[in-house]
Amino acid sequence: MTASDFSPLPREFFLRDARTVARQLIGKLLVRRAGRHLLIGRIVEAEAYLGLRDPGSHAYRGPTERNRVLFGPPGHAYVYFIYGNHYCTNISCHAEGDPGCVLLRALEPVSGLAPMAANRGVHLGEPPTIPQLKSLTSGPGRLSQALGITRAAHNGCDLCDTTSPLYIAEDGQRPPRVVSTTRINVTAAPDDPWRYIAAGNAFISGTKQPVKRNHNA
DNA sequence: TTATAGATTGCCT
DNA sequence: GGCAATCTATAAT
Repeated sequence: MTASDFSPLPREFFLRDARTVARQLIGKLLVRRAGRHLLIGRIVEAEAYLGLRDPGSHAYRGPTERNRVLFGPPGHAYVYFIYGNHYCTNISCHAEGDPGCVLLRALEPVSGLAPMAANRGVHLGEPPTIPQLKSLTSGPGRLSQALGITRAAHNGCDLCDTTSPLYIAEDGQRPPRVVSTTRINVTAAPDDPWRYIAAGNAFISGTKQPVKRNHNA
């Protein structure tokens, strides 16, 4: 598999309501070009943040130095540092000036497993076990580390540029059934069912607290 | 200027 | 299950 096997999704894909984008992203591929390595994961969990009308969004109180990418055009990476330890990877949605986004929360590893394991400091057996693979990319901080995504290198990165080191692509695979639940650890708006997961997928991030499922939202 | 909470994870008991 | 790590934003002094 090479970088030329995939091309980035067009900007119009991200120029929609963040909830629609989040749902449509389930089953798509997150592609990271890093030197001679090509790291690819299938998106199995994502959350939508609606910006100025969403108390759970970083953009709710208006633009800051941290969130300014969200106020720019769609299809750009918003990478932030959280809890003093981890990066989280988001994609800007909505038109310029309307700061919606989608947080990528879990991937199913597809390609480049060895460099992902090296980035995570994880030892993979031969063959790797499911728990080992899950520890690579199941969780927003983990997937960002596995793919080598940092704020310094990737915040503001245009995911629709054909030369981008980071982009979203699709292969021929049929999209999975998608289920929605409430978002994880979003205490400011705990009831909005804007977390989307591939039903039954083994790589969904662990949830300590019970979440409210909502198949209709 | 100082305090506290946060879109998390890993290690401890 | 508890909690430390320790950057960023915002609320409280």
